[in-house]
Amino acid sequence: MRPDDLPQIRELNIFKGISEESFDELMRASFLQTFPAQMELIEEGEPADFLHVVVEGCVELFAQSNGRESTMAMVYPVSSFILAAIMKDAVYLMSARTNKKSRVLMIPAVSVRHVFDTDPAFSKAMVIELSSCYRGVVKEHKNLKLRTSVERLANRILRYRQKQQNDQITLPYDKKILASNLGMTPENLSRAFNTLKPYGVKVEGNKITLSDVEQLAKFAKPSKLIDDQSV
Amino acid sequence: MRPDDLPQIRELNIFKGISEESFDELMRASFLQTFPAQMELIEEGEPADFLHVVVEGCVELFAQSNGRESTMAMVYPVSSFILAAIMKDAVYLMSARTNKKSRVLMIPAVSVRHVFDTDPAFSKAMVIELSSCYRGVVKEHKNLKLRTSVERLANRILRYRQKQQNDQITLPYDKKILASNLGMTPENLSRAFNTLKPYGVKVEGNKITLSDVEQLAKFAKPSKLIDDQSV
DNA sequence: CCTTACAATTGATATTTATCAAGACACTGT
DNA sequence: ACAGTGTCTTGATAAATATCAATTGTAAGG
Repeated sequence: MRPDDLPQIRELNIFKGISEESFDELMRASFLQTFPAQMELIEEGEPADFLHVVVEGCVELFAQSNGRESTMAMVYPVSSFILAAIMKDAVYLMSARTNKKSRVLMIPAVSVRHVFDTDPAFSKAMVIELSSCYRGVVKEHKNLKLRTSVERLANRILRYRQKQQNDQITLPYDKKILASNLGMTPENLSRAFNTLKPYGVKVEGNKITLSDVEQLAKFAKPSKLIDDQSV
Repeated sequence: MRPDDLPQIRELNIFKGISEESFDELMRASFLQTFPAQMELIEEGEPADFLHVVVEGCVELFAQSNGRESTMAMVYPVSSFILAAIMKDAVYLMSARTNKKSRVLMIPAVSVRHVFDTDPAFSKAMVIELSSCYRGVVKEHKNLKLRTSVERLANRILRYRQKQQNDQITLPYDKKILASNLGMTPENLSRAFNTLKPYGVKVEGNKITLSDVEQLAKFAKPSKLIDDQSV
């Protein structure tokens, strides 16, 4: 850990309000490391040794079984991942790889658990973080069980529009990953985009242009309890 | 709350190790209530007022969107549900109804949050419970994204076999709910059972008889990281 | 006891989604 | 610049899953 990284780290939400001693203990054995794209950080089934926090870049969480692979989530700064495995001292349920060059803070599991037990501010922050993650997965699960693939895509486009505050949208990662994340094949994602053409969705590479948001929303029928990240 | 219920409640895992004051505070405004089957306890979108704990019976968590409905999980004693909403002071993401006559402990959200802030043993218990729930949903999500419907059914049957320690299995609830929980229609569940007939799966009403567990397991390819509830 | 309602199954069909194959395109590293 | 690699798209086809309709069986309520 380079000393000049510390002030930036200290500002992270998960460390807000915790004592200097706690922060020191957490940082003592931690690493803040920069990884190139496509670097596997975690493999599912391994014991959870470190709590990972994406500080910069983007990390893909994925799972494998029976020769199949699926993107479970994309993690952006500043969020931790696989906190539950740390708290339960269990194995990772998902694998993680960088999607682009990323800076990742790695805090030893034992430190996390110890400070959790001794610093109420930290345990509070951890529980909020964990709750957010939990609700995120529940929403994803509802998304998958209650919608068709085209509906999922339409709602995802609306989410990007919301986030980027623009009717001209840039897809944040490859369509292949987007497809997997949305629970479909790349071929089907292509066709889903075509299906949305009548609703004013124009695709050019990784740029999406929306010309009739109202119609698109009417089709997508977004729900706060699935799509709203702040709820 | 009837006084003679208290000792039983006190033994629950989520109260293990917490102080008498904390326990008293939690119980003071709590209810332990018996509900008939098919009673709606929670509606998604409502503010999270109470932490619910299933003490006896069985509760179905389900979600609705766009005219569709899907069973998200079945909750058995002794587990809480929708803890994350309580901790975040947010709205429920799922609805809940009793599946059979059930006893449910209802603890006011404000008490939960207050005791969480003041009693480390309780915050520890809450975080373990929350982590378990989180990992449960992740496994469900993997199940849905990485397997076909017949594979999901096969693995579910193996799980019941494990739990009931018997090759003669009793389905714990209606096939309609099972189908929805597994992410398929009732019609398809019927057909999926037929597909499994060559693997020694015989169905008679809500009784399943397995005559070739080895072949079934070979087909199902169960994975610890999806099917093992203790991992 | 009858009636009603609904779960469950089955068949026929439609829709959705995946797979396979091929070609266009873009990016990377030498 | 160019070969090589992998993404993306499109078409043809196959597989998985849903829908619709009809029937049986079963359990609850009057």
